Amino acid sequence: MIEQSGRNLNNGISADCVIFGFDFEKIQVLLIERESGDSQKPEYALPGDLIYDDENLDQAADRVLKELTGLTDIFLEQLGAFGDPNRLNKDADRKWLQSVRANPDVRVITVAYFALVNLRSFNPRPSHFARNVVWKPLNEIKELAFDHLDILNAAKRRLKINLDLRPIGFNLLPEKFTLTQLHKLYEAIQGKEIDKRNFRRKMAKLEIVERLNDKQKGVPHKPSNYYSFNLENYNKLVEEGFNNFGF
Amino acid sequence: MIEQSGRNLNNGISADCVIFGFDFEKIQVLLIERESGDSQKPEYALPGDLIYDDENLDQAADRVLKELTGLTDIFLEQLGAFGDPNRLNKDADRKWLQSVRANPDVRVITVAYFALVNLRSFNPRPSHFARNVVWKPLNEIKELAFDHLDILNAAKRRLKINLDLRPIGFNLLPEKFTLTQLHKLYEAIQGKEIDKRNFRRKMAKLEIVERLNDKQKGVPHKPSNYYSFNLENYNKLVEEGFNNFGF
DNA sequence: ATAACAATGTGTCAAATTTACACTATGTAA
DNA sequence: TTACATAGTGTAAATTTGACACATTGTTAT
Repeated sequence: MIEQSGRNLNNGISADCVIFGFDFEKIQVLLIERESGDSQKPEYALPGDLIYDDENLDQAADRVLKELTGLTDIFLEQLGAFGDPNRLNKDADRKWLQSVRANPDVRVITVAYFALVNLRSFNPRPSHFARNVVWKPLNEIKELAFDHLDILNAAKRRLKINLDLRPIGFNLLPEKFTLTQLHKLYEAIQGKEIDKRNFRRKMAKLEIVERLNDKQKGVPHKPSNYYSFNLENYNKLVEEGFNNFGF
Repeated sequence: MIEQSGRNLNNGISADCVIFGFDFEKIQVLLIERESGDSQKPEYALPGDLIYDDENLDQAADRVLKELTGLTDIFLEQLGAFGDPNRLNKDADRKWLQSVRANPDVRVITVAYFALVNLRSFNPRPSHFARNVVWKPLNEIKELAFDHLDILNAAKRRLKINLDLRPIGFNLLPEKFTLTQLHKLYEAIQGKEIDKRNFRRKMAKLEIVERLNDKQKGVPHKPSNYYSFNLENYNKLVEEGFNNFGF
């Protein structure tokens, strides 16, 4: 155990965060570029770090995310625990651990969290051991530190499932949004096309979006109406029965 | 760290198992009755124990379940990590920990697993620090050690969701089963009645059960036909689109 | 052998939902 | 005023759901 700001770091448990961001085009993932001893090609990892012994897991995830990327007030959902004994065994990973951890060889279990946010409403800033923070398109991520690729894949699967269970999409839309934006979001997560009229019909029936008296301005085409999210009806829906958001 | 059979126990991480059993009537949960210093009323807990540093989390869960209850070959699915700093703070829990653990005061994170099994095909036998192993009706469980009630509730929620995503029920049915058994299983998990004809119609359409040339014998009424589970079609369904098992 | 019993197994119709599909509307910019 | 670009809208057929009641088949008791 090392002392730091009067708290005990737990050397055996870390929290990692998968933050999906959506820009109305494609889904991106928030990664940190870590300080590698020899600055070859950058090494990317999910934002994550050891937890303190006096914080619970949810708190730890919030804190770690904030410390590394500056992001706060993101609703993180737990994805699960990952912890193969050899998950830290890549060469570059070991070297890096030796540079930042007091006990680099201890076995570490990580508890992964994930969230889906509106890419535009967050401005990540690197700090702590993150040299840089970047949004990377989900489809272009082929390699990550540790077992982070496994974690990312688990998060992808969970994201898709969640979309069916509740209209998670709203986490990530601005206060007011257009139906086209919402539509594109669903398509991006499901990875398939959804008929525009059918999509709108369904959203109308669910009654979780409300038409505002407000339109887009300055677009070189018919302006889109803005909508907002009806939290009350949303909660009612989630209570009653999930299983109703499929296309 | 304490040495035991040449392996390092990880004092900060445990695995707990929620085993749901179904007897075609109601859902029960496998609990261990633990050795409490003074034998007052029995204290129940989920089967769980510390993990070793050289095993992965899934292996640990399998091993712990086996050591405490004798059950093997159960497909355990990870539920998530639980770890409030004060999850071990009940009086009785602390006393008990002091009697069985080398480092009773270390903060422990637990990784919870769950499964749904056919109650009849397993014969749990207590060993290790489990004085006894019992099946307890889910609805009658009001108190458990540590934060195990939280874990149990999370497992209940997950069970319901899983039923919609894939016909998990098959884990827990015998090789050959009757449609009435399957029907009762769905009702038990969903906690509501499902129309018999509608249920059968849906199962028929999904084509994941196959009618066998085999009937019940010796029952004092019309014998039920046996069915078996079509793994191939099942896998196809899970691949394509979930979201199709609702009633 | 016959009747009582107990659970199995089956069909239909109305309502709701899903799917497929193409054109008009509205603002900006040239 | 016209061209452009995206928003926004309806309908008909097919599928799925939900509600509902009675004949069937074996065993057991008389």
